[in-house]
Amino acid sequence: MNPRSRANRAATSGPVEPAGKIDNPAAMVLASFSASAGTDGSTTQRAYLALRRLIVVGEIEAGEKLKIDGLRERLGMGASPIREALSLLTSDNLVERIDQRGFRAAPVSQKNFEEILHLRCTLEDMALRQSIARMTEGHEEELVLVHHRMLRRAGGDPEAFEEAHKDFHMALLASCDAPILLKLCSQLYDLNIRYRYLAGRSLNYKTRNVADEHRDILQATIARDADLASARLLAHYRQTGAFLAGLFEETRLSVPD
Amino acid sequence: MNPRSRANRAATSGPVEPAGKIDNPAAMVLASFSASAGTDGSTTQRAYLALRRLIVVGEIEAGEKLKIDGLRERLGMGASPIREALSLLTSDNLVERIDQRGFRAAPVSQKNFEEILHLRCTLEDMALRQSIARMTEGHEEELVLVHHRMLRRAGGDPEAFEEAHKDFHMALLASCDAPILLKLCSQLYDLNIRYRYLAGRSLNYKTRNVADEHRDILQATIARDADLASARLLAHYRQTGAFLAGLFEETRLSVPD
DNA sequence: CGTACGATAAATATCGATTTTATGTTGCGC
DNA sequence: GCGCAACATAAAATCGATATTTATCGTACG
Repeated sequence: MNPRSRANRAATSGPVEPAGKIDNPAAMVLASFSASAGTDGSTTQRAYLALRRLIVVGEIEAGEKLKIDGLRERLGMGASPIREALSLLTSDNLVERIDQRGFRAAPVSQKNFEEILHLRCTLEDMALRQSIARMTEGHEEELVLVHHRMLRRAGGDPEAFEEAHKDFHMALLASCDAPILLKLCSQLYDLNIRYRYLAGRSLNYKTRNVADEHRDILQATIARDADLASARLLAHYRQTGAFLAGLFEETRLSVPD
Repeated sequence: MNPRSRANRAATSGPVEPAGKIDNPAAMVLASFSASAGTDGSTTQRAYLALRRLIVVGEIEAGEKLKIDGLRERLGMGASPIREALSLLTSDNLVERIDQRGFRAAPVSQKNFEEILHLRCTLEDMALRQSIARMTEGHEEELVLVHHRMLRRAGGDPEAFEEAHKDFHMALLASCDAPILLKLCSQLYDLNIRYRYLAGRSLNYKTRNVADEHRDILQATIARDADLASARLLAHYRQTGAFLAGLFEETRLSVPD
């Protein structure tokens, strides 16, 4: 038998459950980030998750050339799964394919960051309102749970916290019955968090009262106050956005596009 | 030397030009559909375009299992390019990957259709407004040109018309300086057009005065009247949407999701 | 001395074969 | 007669190797 039996779960753009098994697309998206560096799943999936992490966290720099042979050695697998993972990441806008010259990590720029922020505000506003409108008691309880987990991990391992942080934000949207929208939000979240890692977690944005903001968003959502919740959520994003935008001015993180 | 020298162009989610060569992301997206069944480009790109066409047009049915060996024979190439093309299409939401059981064409449903329509209205509204705000004389001329080409192809080969139709709608948005947004609009367009093919071009939706609607949208856009142009564009989509939604009721096109 | 051409070297893209995984069937036990 | 388990078949996932392409370096020519 196989040690990595059938504990596989779906990823953002990666493998998807067979039809009918999962009727709750939110669970699909939520599971994506949580299963970060697991040893389970197909080789392609491991490559996908590992590479995504490397790029999002910044261990692979923006614009860096992604040599297949190098990655083959680094991840200990054949070339095929890596090629496939890179294809997947291409569609997540984390990797660019250059016609017959391989792949490279997507470049970063202030313009790119601002587009992501803008799209995120628009789409998450839509998703949050739909989510609140359809929120069941079960989803509400799940949301509280995920929020609590995030609190517990504050101050601990930054990567574990970021994972919980994403879970929280996706859980806010999870009740909306719109798989494509959720997937887009998930992708945009990853694109955004990449910039936060880029700015350095050292400048821990917890100096601001982010925890309070999260609490307030959660409260408004549970109260089913869509206008208030959305306003708070967008303010939350835009504040972090303005903070990061300021860093661009100083440190010239920009890479030629 | 090589017969297919360097005439390659970028596709929606496919290969992308080397850095610096193209600073106009709109051209990138526009070129995507036009180079439909070309013989140029890498094998992977040909597989991507060919498969996308087969699914969008409906020659491959919704929910149909996509056996790699079968496609290998049908397209006359190895398994690797096909796998990679399927991965790309997965992220376009045209193909689903089933954990360790291969791929299948994405299922269709009324819910799915409505989500696409809703997302399209939101995103194209945003894109059109940005596009009008930034529209240059060059873009305006290109837009008129593309519109004219579409008119010429009305009544001719349906596929050629649909290609020109997409070019027109993308040209409306092309001036907005937002690559990710454009890419999303392009993808959603493909998802939508698939439903139109599904409903059958026979029920030619030209019984309605679609040509007039296009003319009016074009006119408002050139007049830089964003509110009017957007209102007309969305009405255009929603009318077609309502028309297709009606068909769902009758013909039960739905496939279990 | 600068530029353009050509040869060499590296890396990618593709193919064919092997291994692993799922599925349908048949036989055995209850 | 029904349910469960082992087997056979088929498909997909992965690997290793080959061929094509691109980039780099050196050289010769203007």
